[in-house]
Amino acid sequence: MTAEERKHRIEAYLQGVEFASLEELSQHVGVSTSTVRRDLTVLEAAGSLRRTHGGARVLTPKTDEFAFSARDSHQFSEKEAIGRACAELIGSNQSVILDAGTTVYHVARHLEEKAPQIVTNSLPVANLFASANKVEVILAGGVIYPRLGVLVGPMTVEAFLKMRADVAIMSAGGITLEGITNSHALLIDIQRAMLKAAQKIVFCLDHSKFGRQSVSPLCGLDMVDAIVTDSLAPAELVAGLRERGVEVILAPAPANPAPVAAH
Amino acid sequence: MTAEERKHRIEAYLQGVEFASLEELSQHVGVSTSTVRRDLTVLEAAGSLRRTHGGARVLTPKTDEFAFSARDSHQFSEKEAIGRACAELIGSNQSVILDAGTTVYHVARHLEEKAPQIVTNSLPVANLFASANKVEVILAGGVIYPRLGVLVGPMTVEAFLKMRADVAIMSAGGITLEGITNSHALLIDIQRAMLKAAQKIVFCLDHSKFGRQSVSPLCGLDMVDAIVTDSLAPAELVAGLRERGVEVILAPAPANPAPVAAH
DNA sequence: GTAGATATTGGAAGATTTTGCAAGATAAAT
DNA sequence: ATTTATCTTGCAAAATCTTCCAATATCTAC
Repeated sequence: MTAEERKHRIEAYLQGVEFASLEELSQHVGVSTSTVRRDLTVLEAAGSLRRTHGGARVLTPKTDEFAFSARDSHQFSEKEAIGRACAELIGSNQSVILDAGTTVYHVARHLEEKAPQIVTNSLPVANLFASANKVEVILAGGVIYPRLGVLVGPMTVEAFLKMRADVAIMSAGGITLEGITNSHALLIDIQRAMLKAAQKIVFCLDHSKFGRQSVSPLCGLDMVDAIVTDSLAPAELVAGLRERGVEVILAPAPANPAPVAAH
Repeated sequence: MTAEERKHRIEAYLQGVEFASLEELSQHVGVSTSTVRRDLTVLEAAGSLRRTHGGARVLTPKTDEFAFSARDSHQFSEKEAIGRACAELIGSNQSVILDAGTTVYHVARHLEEKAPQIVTNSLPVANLFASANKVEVILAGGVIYPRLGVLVGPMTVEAFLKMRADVAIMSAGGITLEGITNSHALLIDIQRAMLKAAQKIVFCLDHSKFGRQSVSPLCGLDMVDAIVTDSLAPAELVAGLRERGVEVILAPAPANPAPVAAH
C-alpha cells in the first residue's frame, strides 16, 4: 500500500466513524502510530480533517443529510420553507410515507394539521408525533442505526414491502439529470421499498443536493413525480428536470435570514 | 475514545434525556466525574448545554415528554434502585427484551455497561440508546400509542413472535399470588409474545403493584423466574411468592432521596 | 543493474496535555 | 444552624504530542 493510498483510507475511514483514535487508525491501515500522526498532520493541512488529542475527527460532520441532530440548524430556514411547501402537496386523509433525513423531518413538522396517516422509519419523526394524538403514526421496526436515529435492516425493508401508501416523501444525497443517488448503502434497500409502496413520489432536496452524486444510485427520474427544493437551486438543472416531466416546486425564500445557532 | 468524541457523546446523550447527573454522564462515557466536570465547563462555554448543581441539562428543552415524564415520575428513587438491581441480573452478551413502562425504562438506563442486544417496543428506551453505539437496539414496528410512547398493534406482536432472547424484563399493573395482571388490554398480546420469546422472565414491580389486580390477566407465577421490587414490598406476599418458587429480589432502599427534576 | 541520494518509517526522550484524586470552599437541604 | 452534597482548586500520575535519530525503502543517475 502506498502512502497516498493510506492517507485516502484514513480519510474514508474517518468519514464513516466521525471520530477515531490514533490506535484505531494505526490498526486500520497497518502502520505505526508515528506514521499515522504524520499523515494526520498532512491531511489537516490539506483541510480534510481535524486533529484532536488522541485522534482525529471529520471536519464537517453535519453535511450528512441523514445525520440527525435536533439542534442542527444547517440551512434551517431553507429546509423549513421546503417543509412547508411540501406539506401543501398532501391532501387530507392521505397516507404518507416519510423517509429519514433532516429535510423530510421539516416536512413532518408541518404535517400535523393535515391529520394523515404516517409511516416512517425515522425516530426523530416518530418522537415528533408521539405526543400528538391527531395523527396515527406507524413506525417500521428494525435495528437502530445509532448516529442517524434511523431504523435499518431486513425487518425495516420487509415492513415497507408490505405497506401501501398514497405518497412517499423522500430524502437523498444528490440529484443530477441521470437520477437520484444516496450515500448510505444501508438505506438504499429501504428507500427502494418505500418507492414501491407509494403511488406518488416526492423528493425533498435542498439546493446543495443539486448536481451532486453520491455512491449508490437510488432511482431514475422517471419514478419521481415531484421535487421540492428552495429558490437557490441551479436554474438550468431545474429546467432540465422539468423537461423530463418532473414537477419542480421552488419553495419561496424565507423572509428572515437563517437563524444562527443558540449560544 | 478521544476527548473530542467524549464531549460529543455527552452532548448527544443529554439531547436524549434533557437532564443528566454527573454520575450518570460519567458512567455513560466511562471516565471520572472530574473529567466530566471539565467537559461540561468547556461545553457550557461553547454554548451547547447548561450546567446545574449535580449535572447538566440541554439549553433548549424540546419537550420530549417521555424522557421528561420518566424523570419526574413519582417514586423515582425506588424505580432507579429497582433498575440498578435488575440490571445486575443480566450477564454480558445476553440478548434482552425490554417491555414498555417506566420501571423498565429505569432498568434500561443501567444496561449500557452490559453491552447486550436489546429488543423493545418502547420509544423512550429507543431514544435512550439512539446516541450510544455500544448497544445494538432492535425496535419492534407498530403503531405509536401516543400517551405512552409505546408501539402497539399486530405488527408489534408479530415482531416479537419471531424473536428469541435470553431474558425478558417486564412491567405489569399488579401482582398477587394468583398471578400477574395488566391494565392496558392493548399491551397484553404483545407482552404474551415477549414471554414466549424469552428464556428467562424477570418482572420489575415497585411495591405499589403488590396485592393489586388489574383487569386483564397476563400470566401465572409459574412462568416467572424472578421479580425485582423495592424494600417496601409487603413481606407476607414476598414470602408467598418465594414459597411458589419465584426468586424475589429486594432492591436496597436508596441512601439518598430522589433527585428532583431540573426546573 | 548498481551506487549514492532522498524520502519514508518506526521508535525513543523530553515537553505538553489530560486525567483522576483529595482537600478546602461553596451551595443546597433539613 | 447544621449537615450533606456538590463544586473548585491544586497536584501527581498517566497519556499523548513533538522532535530527533537510526533503519529501511524508494528514487535517480550512471
